Amino acid sequence: MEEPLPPMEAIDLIQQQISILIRRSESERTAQQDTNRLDRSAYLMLGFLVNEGTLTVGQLAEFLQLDISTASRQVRALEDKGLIARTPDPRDGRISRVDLTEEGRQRFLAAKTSRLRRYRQLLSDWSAQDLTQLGAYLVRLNQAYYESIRYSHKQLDEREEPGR
Amino acid sequence: MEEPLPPMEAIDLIQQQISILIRRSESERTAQQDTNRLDRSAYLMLGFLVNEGTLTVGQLAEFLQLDISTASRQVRALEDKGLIARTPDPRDGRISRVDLTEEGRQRFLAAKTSRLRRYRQLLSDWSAQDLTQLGAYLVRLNQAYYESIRYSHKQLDEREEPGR
DNA sequence: TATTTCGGTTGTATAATACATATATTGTCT
DNA sequence: AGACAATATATGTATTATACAACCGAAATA
Repeated sequence: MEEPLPPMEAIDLIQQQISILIRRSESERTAQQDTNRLDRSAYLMLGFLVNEGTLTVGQLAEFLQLDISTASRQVRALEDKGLIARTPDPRDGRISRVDLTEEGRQRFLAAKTSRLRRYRQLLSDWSAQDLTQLGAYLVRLNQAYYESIRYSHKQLDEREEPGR
Repeated sequence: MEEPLPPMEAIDLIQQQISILIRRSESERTAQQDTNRLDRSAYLMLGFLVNEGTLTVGQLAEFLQLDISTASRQVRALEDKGLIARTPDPRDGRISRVDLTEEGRQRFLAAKTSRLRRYRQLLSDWSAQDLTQLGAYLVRLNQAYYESIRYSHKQLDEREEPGR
């Protein structure tokens, strides 16, 4: 009852379609002339700041699954554009606290509006039911990815301190 | 009437989750030590050749939504690795016909098996029903993207020859 | 036959990324 | 307190994937 049909074909399809989805999204990256556009990492970074409030560079790297050096450069790029501001943590001089500027918040919202318009048009003939369901599936899928990554990190940590 | 419930939240969620999905997939690109691994474009390119048979460089570029120069370089890279072979078209000296080698076919299948294993583990607690449904949604989503791109190209063409 | 179009390649530039190393601050141990 | 280790971030360097522009040779067309 739990596997009425062998789901391997479905998994194959999912895997293939995700590859295609990702490939296409890369091709959109450069092709955009939308002035509101923010590249994906910038968009996600600002989005995390909108949702989470102040974060450190390291936390951003962790959320975005970026090397901290990459996160650091992105933070600086956004700072140069005036979208975020760094302030030193008063308690710990090593830490930079990263905040949105008002400009950053507005740019994020503008970009989000743009994206939503695009997606709304793209998905215009989907039923509300299907949209909700797809959203839920994607959340679940991302969650699964996230857990599998956490798990492998955990294993790594344990390996590094075996006699703990 | 066209929006019985406000699906904006669902669309927002979808858009956000796709961003996350894509970001994560990029972080996997470099992190892999899987020897069977093929980078995404190579994987898709070989996959198209498996499914479609012989293709030209231009067709590959079109399928992959790559600039033809990029496709050309990728073809050469795969040729250098012995995974594909180019033969000149006997009827039209400009065209290179791109084919899989036996080695290429096997590498593709190995990579596919690897991917499937990973996805099967990732999705192990999904019901067959959900897997099938997610696959269908992804196909539909990619199809929508594809059509919207075709549409915008068509408009562009019409703009270029206005008095047609 | 001269010109244009077409398929593909090569030159060049850019962006996003990771890894190794450096720097400065904080924590810890004797 | 002083020395050393750990931590948070930044910088140097290399790689990779990509696009655009310029080019080349073959084919189509005027």
